[in-house]
Amino acid sequence: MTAETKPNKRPTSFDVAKRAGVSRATVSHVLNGQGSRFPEQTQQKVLKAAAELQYKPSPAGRALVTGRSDILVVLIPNATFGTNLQDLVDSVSAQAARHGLSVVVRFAGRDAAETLAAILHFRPVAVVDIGVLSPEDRETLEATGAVAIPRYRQSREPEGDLNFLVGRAMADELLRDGPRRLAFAALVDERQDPFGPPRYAGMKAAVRARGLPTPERLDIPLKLAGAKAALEAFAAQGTPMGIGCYNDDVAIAVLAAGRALGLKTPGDLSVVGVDATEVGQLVSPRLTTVLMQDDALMEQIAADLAELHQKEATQQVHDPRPMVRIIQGETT
Amino acid sequence: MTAETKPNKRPTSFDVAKRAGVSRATVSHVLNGQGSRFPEQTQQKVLKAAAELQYKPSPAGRALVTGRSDILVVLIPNATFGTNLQDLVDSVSAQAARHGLSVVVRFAGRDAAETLAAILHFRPVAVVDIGVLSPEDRETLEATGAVAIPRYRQSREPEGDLNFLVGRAMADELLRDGPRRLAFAALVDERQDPFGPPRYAGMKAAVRARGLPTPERLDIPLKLAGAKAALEAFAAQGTPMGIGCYNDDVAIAVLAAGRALGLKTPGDLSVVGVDATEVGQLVSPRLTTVLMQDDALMEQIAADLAELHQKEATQQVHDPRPMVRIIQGETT
DNA sequence: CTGTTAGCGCGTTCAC
DNA sequence: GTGAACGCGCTAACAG
Repeated sequence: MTAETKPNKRPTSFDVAKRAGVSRATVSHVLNGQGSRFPEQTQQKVLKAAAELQYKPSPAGRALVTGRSDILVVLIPNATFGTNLQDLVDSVSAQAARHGLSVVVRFAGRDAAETLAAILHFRPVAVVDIGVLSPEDRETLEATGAVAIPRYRQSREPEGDLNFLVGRAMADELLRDGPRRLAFAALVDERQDPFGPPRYAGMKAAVRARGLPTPERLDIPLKLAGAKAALEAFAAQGTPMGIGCYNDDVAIAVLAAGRALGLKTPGDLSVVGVDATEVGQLVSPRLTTVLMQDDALMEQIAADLAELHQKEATQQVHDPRPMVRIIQGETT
Repeated sequence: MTAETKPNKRPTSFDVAKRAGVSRATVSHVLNGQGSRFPEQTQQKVLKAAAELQYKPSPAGRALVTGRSDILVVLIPNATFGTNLQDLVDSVSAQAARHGLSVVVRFAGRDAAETLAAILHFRPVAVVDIGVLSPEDRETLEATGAVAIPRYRQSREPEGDLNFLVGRAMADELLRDGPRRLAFAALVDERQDPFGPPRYAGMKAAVRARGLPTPERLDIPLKLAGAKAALEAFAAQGTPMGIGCYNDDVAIAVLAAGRALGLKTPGDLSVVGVDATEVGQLVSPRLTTVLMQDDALMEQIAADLAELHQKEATQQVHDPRPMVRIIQGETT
């Protein structure tokens, strides 16, 4: 045994220094690439020693001195965790790993303040936020030195908001074959949901632009009885009607309710979902749904992530207009 | 201004000490409840100062000295994140909060070693593991001082494993009205899945117990074309057949494939899903599905969580046999 | 009994 | 290339 003196204890920079025959300061400099034009000789010694010891710097020690952890928080709206967001998490995780960051997934709770507090507690390097945080929250966050990603939020005009476009696309599709009475079917879930309102707004805008009456908002639970009751009230006002749904699951609930009420689809009741989930394409009738191509968002996130370490202020990502696409099914 | 001398900087124990007119040691003692029979007087001063300053001890500083973070990791199999697991996460989060712990959700990656490394990096207090970690992984984990929860894993005989029972229940239900050719429809997903094998094993055991031929394993993708192809091969061997599915989504895919092949359900093709998802009960035909009542698991987790701080070795949770229940739908 | 001093744990960084 | 101090909280040892 040469230096394996301390059993079952993670090696510290001191151990590496000892083994390489240098000081801890040197170890730190070499390992951080930073400010180091040490002789090739020395660098190798340090690197070798670190590798042999499987040295991993202590996150706690580092956090203590930098005032910041190596954590990247991904904040997810609680209500919606489908394939889409899972892909986003995977993608972010891969990128973060390249920067040596740890990804922490956090579901937004009912209490926004509590959620924010929990995040701040991590002292994260950055927070990927898909619409959960309010502008004030973001400010609070950035005041602590954390970066809020994507940098430029659903800014400017509503047309820049992907979810607004989703709502508009739903309305357009539902009105394709002539005017109908429209409604937006929101998700009834105790947890908060940031996506519903802009989608509803998009529908309203599109409908108003055609001079039709404002669509109302329906709360559709994911249970047959409740969904049926909710739809029945709306159906009582006459057919044909069209319902833009919060997502494919809600759309499936609306269809089930429609069947139970004896409504014909798409004759009496046409329906559009959102997300193009696999299940939506497997049920009968196959859903017409809106596919969000949030390439712009993903690119922006990737760019912001990349910018995290190389301080060069990245130019704003080219803005390939957020796009939505209708997947034609059998429900419109 | 009295003591607001340092702007935008979190107060440290030093600040509290100064404000309370005591030493940092006293602050630490009082705030940790531990070993402190200081006069009521002093305690109040410290508490008051801490409250006024909104003092929150630095996780990094604490981690440095304790060698352990205040993080509780919840490890989730990547393939499956439905309402069930979400509830589990919520429940664990609530409990953890009571212990002053931060919950970190982690999706198991393709690479087990990498996943484990990522977890170890947090130096967590404990890891809630629903079946992702191998026994060796758990040992590695506990060697670092972390607690693997639930403490007692799907031990002993297979009958103790909830997922095994799920498989058996599926087989029983599918064979209720007489013998059929059975198969297990696994999830085709690049990510790993710890639940499939025990479910399949449960089916096989139940089928063998009746002297019927061993069910084969089908890989059913969540796309119509692929699912149809996979089912067609199996259907070629004759009807009636019964398929136990990995979950409700797969069951919906099987049903879609069956429709496309002109099979009658439940006549030619009967199907059972797992999870009793809302969507499964909204599609037509309504799914027969297996509801897992993992009360035992949840209780064990809760107990282990509670035990985390109060060192009293908790007695083993009473073992209310894991239970599964069939929800009768229209597919069997 | 009440409270303090001092030093540890780990990595970083300024100044020499 | 190094010594020394820092950041923050914990706790053993010790003094009033």
